[in-house]
Amino acid sequence: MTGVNGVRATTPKGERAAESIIEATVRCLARDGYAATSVQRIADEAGVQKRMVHYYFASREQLFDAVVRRIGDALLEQIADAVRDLHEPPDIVAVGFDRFWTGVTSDRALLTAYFGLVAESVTDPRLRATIAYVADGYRELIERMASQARDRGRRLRMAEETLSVLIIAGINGLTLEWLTHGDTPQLEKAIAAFQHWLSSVTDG
Amino acid sequence: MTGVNGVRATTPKGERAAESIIEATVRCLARDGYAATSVQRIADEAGVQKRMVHYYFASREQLFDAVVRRIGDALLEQIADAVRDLHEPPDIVAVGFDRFWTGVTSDRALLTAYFGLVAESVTDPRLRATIAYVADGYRELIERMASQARDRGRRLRMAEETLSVLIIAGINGLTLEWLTHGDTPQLEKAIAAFQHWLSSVTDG
Amino acid sequence: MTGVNGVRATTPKGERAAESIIEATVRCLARDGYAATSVQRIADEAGVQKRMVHYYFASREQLFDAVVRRIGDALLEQIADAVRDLHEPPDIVAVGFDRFWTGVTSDRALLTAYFGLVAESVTDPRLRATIAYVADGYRELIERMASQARDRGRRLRMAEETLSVLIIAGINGLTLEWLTHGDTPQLEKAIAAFQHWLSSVTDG
Amino acid sequence: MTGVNGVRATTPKGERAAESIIEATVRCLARDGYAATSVQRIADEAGVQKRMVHYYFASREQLFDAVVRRIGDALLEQIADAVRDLHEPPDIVAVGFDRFWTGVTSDRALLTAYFGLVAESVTDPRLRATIAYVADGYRELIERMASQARDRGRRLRMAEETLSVLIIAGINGLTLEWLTHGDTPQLEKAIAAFQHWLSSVTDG
DNA sequence: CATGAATGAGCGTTCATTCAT
DNA sequence: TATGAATGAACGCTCATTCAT
Repeated sequence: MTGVNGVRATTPKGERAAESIIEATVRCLARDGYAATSVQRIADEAGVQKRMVHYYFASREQLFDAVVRRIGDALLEQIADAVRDLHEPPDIVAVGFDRFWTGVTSDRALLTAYFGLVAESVTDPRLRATIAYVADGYRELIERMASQARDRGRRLRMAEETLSVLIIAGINGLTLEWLTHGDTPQLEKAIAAFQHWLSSVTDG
Repeated sequence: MTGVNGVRATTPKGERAAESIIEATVRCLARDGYAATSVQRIADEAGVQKRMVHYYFASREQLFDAVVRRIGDALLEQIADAVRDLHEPPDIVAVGFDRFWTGVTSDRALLTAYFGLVAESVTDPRLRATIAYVADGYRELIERMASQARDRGRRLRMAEETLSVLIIAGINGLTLEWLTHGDTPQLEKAIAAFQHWLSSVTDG
Repeated sequence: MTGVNGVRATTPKGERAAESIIEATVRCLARDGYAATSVQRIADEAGVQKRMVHYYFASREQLFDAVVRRIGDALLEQIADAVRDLHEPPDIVAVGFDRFWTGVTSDRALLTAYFGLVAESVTDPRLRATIAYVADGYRELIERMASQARDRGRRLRMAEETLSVLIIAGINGLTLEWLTHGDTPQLEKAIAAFQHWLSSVTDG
Repeated sequence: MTGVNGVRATTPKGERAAESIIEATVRCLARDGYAATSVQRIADEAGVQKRMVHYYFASREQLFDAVVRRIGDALLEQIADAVRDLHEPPDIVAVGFDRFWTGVTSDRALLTAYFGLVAESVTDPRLRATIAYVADGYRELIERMASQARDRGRRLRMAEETLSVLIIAGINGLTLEWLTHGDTPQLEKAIAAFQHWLSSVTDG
């Protein structure tokens, strides 16, 4: 197996094939969970031979690696898109968070798959590195936004690092709630309260 | 197979055997994750024949069912212990939460196993019911505590249901952070901020 | 998998099943060679499910381990039988060697299988230990016979260890010739010359 | 596929590539054994694409064919070199054999690979023909040398064919001993005894 | 109360080889 | 001259579970 990270992707045609396998994996993870997402099911979902999965990805592990990066990048882009044209912290918290939440909950499969991989990474050291790479991306993004808020004259009521931990924990917790219970009035109110807390942290 | 819930009711000796299998399962879940926790590994960990696992538990699923209940009860007891002698909301938030967090993070295996099962339940309908039973126990407990606070003259700044969602989301998020990153200064500060927010919600 | 050396053999019935698998393996090795002796073929040859091979032997490697011991013991017994009632070195060399050669070449499969495993052991460290255990049995037997000859007043024209190396090398070489070319007049004469040399080494 | 024996006849550059594949195969055979020497491993070892192996050799079998010839030629050349300037039988036995043994044991990989192929040929009819071709080359060479000795007035104490069988069996047996146990004092003495016997056979 | 025997399906992975450029 | 894409079969092994005692 040549190629970077055990992923073989050379010609456009090959890249498309590898792509469709990654997407099929996301669907399987969302539908069946990590434990039940076998190479055979992925192949069936992608409509290719099981053998082809191993042709493009040296191992199941490396396939999941690619999937994590794919999902992570999608989520990060989601955030970036949500706040792209917003500069005032109140807007970011209010408008940006709404956009982010709407975007992220519009693709349940993506979120379910990602959460399954995060949970698996707790006990699987091979996934941990990749998950960490994505999580660090989040952290940096949030801290950069906090830093920009401070530059704009806002007083933060806690250190950037503490804030980012709280935001990530909050989002993760609310996401888990959403995944397990779906959209409920309580969750909607809880999100509003979370946003309110967020804006109070970055007040003037 | 007789017995309730597919669990064979037996003599004291048999109960001890079933007990040791449940504990072995928790250790396996914590060490290997849900996907890699097979009946064989559980048997090896418990030091019994694989056949015995099926002797005591009609199926893998029912074993996990028993495990979820076991862990859930332990966690609930953890909370109950933490707040047993506390009646004033400020104490509950300050002292009680500290006790709870210390207790819960003293058994990493338990928490890891539980989190793995929660994540799996997102995609596995067979686990969902049992997990829901435990989660509802949490919710009830929290709402009862909130209700008691209100009875004591405290004003809650949100509905009990909203509050319980936020608390559970917060705890889940912070727990995930702890599981993936361990004890860090940022996490410590984040927990303090979470407690601060909690107490502000139940102010006088 | 319990049991010694990864071999599960408990009840008489189970022992018979394990036995038949070992014998089927010998036949496969003799017919197809080491490389082509897959677990599937062994199971087919034994008339059992592939799964049963793994039920009785923890791994392909441990099955071969058992096979090597089995063949080695059979060959050693062959020699012991051949010289049991012979005490004079000339008899041992003349009558005993004939008996041994006749016996050993009466079961081509056994010899072919053993030779295949010996050859494989050159490059496979996992087989080496077991093969060495058998080869050492040979060596000891030969040196004991040489020692007895000396006790009976025979002068050996070389050290026991040197003699055993030469005898084993000779037998291995002649066996390989027999396996590749079968019974030929030249081989017959060569064996006679080898015996002649053997007797000259232990002359009076 | 054009070319003789399934080997693609090409330009100098192509020949060099085919060459490096053959050499890589020898290294694989010596390191991993016949069973574990797959086309993929050969390609990895040679640093080329797996596809290229099939580009130069129509099939795995034909590649091994080429390898056997290559090794056989090298070994034959070894003998020829060893006795090139020697004409008296005592010299051939003493000096020539020493040279041959030194030469042959200087390339363990070559010998290991060859022995693995010989062993495999016992059960693999496809390899048998090629191995026979090489073995016959040995036989002829030895018989020619014996014949020359006779021409020089030596009396041989056995027929050329018998002698060649004994010599080949002896060399094979001693080689196997060397491959499995390495250089030991006993082997050294055994070789000396073999040489002594050899010279006694061709006495004056 | 406990265990050995047995099962069929599935696991991730590798095999030698062919097709199409 | 060389390579990427693709294949179907087989590999050793593990899965949760049932039968029979």
